[in-house]
Amino acid sequence: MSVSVEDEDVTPVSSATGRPLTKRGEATRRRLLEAAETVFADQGYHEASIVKITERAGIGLGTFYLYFDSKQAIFEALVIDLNRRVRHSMSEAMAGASSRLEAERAGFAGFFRFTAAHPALYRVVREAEFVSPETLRLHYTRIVEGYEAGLRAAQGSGDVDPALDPEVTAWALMGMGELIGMRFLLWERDAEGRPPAELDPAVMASMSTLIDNALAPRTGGPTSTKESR
Amino acid sequence: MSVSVEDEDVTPVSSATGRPLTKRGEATRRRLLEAAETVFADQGYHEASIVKITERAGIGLGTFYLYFDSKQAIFEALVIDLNRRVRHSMSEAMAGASSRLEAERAGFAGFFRFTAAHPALYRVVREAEFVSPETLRLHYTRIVEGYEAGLRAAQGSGDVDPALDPEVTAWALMGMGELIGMRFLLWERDAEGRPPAELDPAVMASMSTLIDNALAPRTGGPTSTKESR
DNA sequence: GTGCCACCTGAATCAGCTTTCAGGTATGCC
DNA sequence: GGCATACCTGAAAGCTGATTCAGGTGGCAC
Repeated sequence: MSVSVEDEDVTPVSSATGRPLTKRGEATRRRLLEAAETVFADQGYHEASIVKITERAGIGLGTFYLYFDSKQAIFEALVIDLNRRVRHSMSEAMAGASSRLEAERAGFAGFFRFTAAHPALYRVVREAEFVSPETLRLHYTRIVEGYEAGLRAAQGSGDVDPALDPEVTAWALMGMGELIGMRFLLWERDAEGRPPAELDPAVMASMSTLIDNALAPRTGGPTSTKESR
Repeated sequence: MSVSVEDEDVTPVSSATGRPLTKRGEATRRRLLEAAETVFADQGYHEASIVKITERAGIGLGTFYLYFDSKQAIFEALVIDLNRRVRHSMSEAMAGASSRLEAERAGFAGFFRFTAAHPALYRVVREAEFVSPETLRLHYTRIVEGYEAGLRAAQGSGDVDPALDPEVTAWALMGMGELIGMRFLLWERDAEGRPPAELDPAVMASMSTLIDNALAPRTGGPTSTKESR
């Protein structure tokens, strides 16, 4: 698939002051981000506090402000990082697909794999809707762009119903993925509170059927562009 | 459709102390809930404050605690109220449908109508994921139950592909609705920041095609009764 | 008009937070 | 070893906001 991910955001790595960082500084910044990941995921944005983050990172409280302007700033940096990782997981999964439709399914699988592996992290992304709507928009938009391009190409090669609007379809598919992930991964904890490593095969199968149905051109009749209503 | 909504939650109306209320007390409680609706919708949970709510309600600060135990408690009461209203909007819209498939589409339309009419309110529901996960679960589960029952019935009458698992499908459909609503209603503001009164017909049409495709039994192949799960 | 009960009030308490700042400490080049 | 630079530190300032409480107030029954 044509969606590249790696070649952007080769983080210029600068501190809050805009100054570049030495090796030591870089490491500190990374430790802060990792700690923030855990703390935000576990406690949510408002329960999380700078103190908790710096404590977890094993770093002095004041140091935080050398790297990020505010709690909100580090949260946004985190969401952007997660976005890159989800898309990486998706495009990796799609790489081996032989047909467009199979790529669609594989993309979903990649998305679910990431959600299953980082259940709490996905919570962070969703919370962005309230903490930093702009960042959430960016997150969704970036994912949809990839989807949309894939769908358009698949329509070109006759694998996907040409009556579907690629943009609307992309958003619809992403919505399906989100709620299915929430219900059948995040809510489906075992006795120890661990979510399943991946989506129940039966659920995945039903999803595949649904997607196949939804996307495939209607084989029977004339490729009815004149949809009912 | 068989989904009743009105006959539950005939609010026992009790104050925080569990004592029933006189007419005056009842009115005060209602004013608090209405004020909370506006304030939570406009400012989000954490920006909202009890003072803002009571001020807007034109009521003394201390009075709040006669009716609700905490900020969280009134938030939850609000979500439950909104849930009833969404479902009402949906079941109302489905009432006139002649076929199962049309009912599905109508349900969506009802959902979108509610979201369009109360954009900010829907934000409250989504924020429940972080403020009161239990309540959000209740919200989603109640909606899905209705959907699921409808789908099952539609499968019985041959209107919906029997290969689809009704529960999975219901969640998938709800996810589609959520993200489409977010993208094409909540994000689509005009110059004054007002969202459109309803979904763009072209978007709605594409959604209908997608849903029709997804749900309708594949006319060509053998009606695979071999259910997974 | 008196008494009573349900209801109301907002200043004060208390807890927790982010952010600043004045002054350390490590690192490596000379 | 000396010194500059880059990085680190945590106590304390300053703010915000939920919740409590001691004491009103309104209105209905008699």
